[in-house]
Amino acid sequence: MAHVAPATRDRVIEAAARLGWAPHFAASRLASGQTHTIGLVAPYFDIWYTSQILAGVESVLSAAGLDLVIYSVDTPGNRQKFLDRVPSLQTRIDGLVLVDFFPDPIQVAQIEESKVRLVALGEHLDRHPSIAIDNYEAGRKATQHLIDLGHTKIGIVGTEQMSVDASPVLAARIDGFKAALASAGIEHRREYSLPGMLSVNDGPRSIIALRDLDDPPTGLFYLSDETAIGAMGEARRQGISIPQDLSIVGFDDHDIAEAMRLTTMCQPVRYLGSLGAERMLEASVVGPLHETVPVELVARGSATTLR
Amino acid sequence: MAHVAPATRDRVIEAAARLGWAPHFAASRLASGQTHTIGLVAPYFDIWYTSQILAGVESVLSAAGLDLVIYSVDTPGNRQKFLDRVPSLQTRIDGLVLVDFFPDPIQVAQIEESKVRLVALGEHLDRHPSIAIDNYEAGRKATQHLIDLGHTKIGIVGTEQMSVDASPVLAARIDGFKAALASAGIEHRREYSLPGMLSVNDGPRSIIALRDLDDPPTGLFYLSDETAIGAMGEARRQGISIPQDLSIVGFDDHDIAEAMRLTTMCQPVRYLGSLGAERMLEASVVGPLHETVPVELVARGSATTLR
DNA sequence: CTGAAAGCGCTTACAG
DNA sequence: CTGAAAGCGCTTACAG
Repeated sequence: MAHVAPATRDRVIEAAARLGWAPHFAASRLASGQTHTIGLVAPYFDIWYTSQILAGVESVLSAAGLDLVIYSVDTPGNRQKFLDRVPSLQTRIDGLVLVDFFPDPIQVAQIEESKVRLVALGEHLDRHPSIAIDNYEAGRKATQHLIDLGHTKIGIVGTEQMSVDASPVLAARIDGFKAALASAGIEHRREYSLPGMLSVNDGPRSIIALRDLDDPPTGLFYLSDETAIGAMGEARRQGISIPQDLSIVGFDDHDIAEAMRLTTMCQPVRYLGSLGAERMLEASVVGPLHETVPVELVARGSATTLR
Repeated sequence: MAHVAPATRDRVIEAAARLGWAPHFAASRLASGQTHTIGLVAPYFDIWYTSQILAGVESVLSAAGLDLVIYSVDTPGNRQKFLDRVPSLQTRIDGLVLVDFFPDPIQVAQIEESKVRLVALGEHLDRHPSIAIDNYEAGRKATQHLIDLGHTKIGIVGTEQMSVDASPVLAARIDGFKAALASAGIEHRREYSLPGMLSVNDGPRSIIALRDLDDPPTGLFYLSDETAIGAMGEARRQGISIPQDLSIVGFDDHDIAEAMRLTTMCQPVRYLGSLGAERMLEASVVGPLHETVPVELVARGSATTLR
């Protein structure tokens, strides 16, 4: 404590060292009411996006001496179950980082009844610090890139995921996609929403589905790089050349996108994580409550002008 | 508790529900001495290997109602610092999962003084449950695959990582590599240890380094798929065809390996994680203390017969 | 089977 | 500036 005489302090420190004393966490937490740990909820931990967020959050929190406990919550059903646990979580964590976790206003109120600090990553949230990209604009720009290259028959892959996690993030990207088409006077055809979720293993299905179309698209917008990369593998197997036969644009700028020459919408994922952790550490919000981090189209080789 | 009358139990449960009561974690932990949380230490959380381990561990622990707290410890220096914290950790976690964390016997003794349960993943550890692949054998087989294809000029990439994390895992793979060469009567040339660590971004360096060799290798064994994938991108940029000009074999069977047609040594990473978590849950070890999970060479298109 | 007491190891006023 | 007391909210014997 602040007002202890130096001599006394030294004696205490020396004795503690000699006895190998270490503070008992549970005891200090019970007495102080502080847990010194932050929770992080995310749908999956085995995908690239989450691993980058996690690394960003972890580096900032550990530097600040805080612990990180992780919760995996993958379906809307699990989401409600998790929220029901929040009252008991308030005695275990000081704050909660929401990663692609989309509570409705009632659910937010439920969390607010507990005293855990809240920071949302990936989507904006009322009354709490949140950091996200502009998914609408990102989806629009990615699609516009294909339009600028002369494509008019443009498909989209990854929309199936919507039915699983009801993600407003994906909804915004899809809206951006549609807006780009509309403003170019292109009609969005239903059959150009190709099957596929957001994993590598799901990529091939989008390419296989092309065979069933009489008038297949010449350009595809993938809502995730991992799906696009899986698709590139399948395209090669089928003898479909990218970008000669098919232009594709991904989303994320995955570590591997460059090696694959994948044109993609880059979002600064790790930075999202570290910034989120910093907002968590701030006692009160100084800047704007909602921050939008920039995205940028990285043109590599997978999308080219329509011949 | 077991011997409470049903009527009383119901009244208590009803009252708790009515009052919105939830147990206070710190209090119950202080009183019981149990933390109901497991720690996981790993060098990096932003690589594929760790993300798969984490997902495997998390799924088993959360099903068992345990919390997971993660610690990132990347250098040998940090490793000692982390170990020095272990005495204080014993009041915060019941067990510790070591991922690619290689304590020497003295350090193990240090952990054993605390009462945390220990499970090691990736390398075997005396006196504690541990699960690993046979890295020597895996390295040998991967190299033998290239030898069987007729290659005699065989290089290796990823050995630089050794100087950073002094990994016995990599050391064993490298020993297996050398053993395969030796038993085929092939001398290992120093200049065939090409620069590169274990990340995607480090892959290109191995390909660039080939230019400086008068008599370059025709086959390369990459100690990680991520490095191999980065290298494949660089090879394409340089007009080096894989496998026509250069055969490569990776290690891991990364999600993306199939899309890249990468021949690789598959290790069941996620299973390693879930099995490790199960061992952590067991009150005492029933089976053998050390388990070795199988690996398998997956031949895709990136390595072919020498012409 | 029930209820009340003691104790887990800290932190936080508080008296001196 | 120091020391002792009370209290955090549980769990664990223990008496009845």
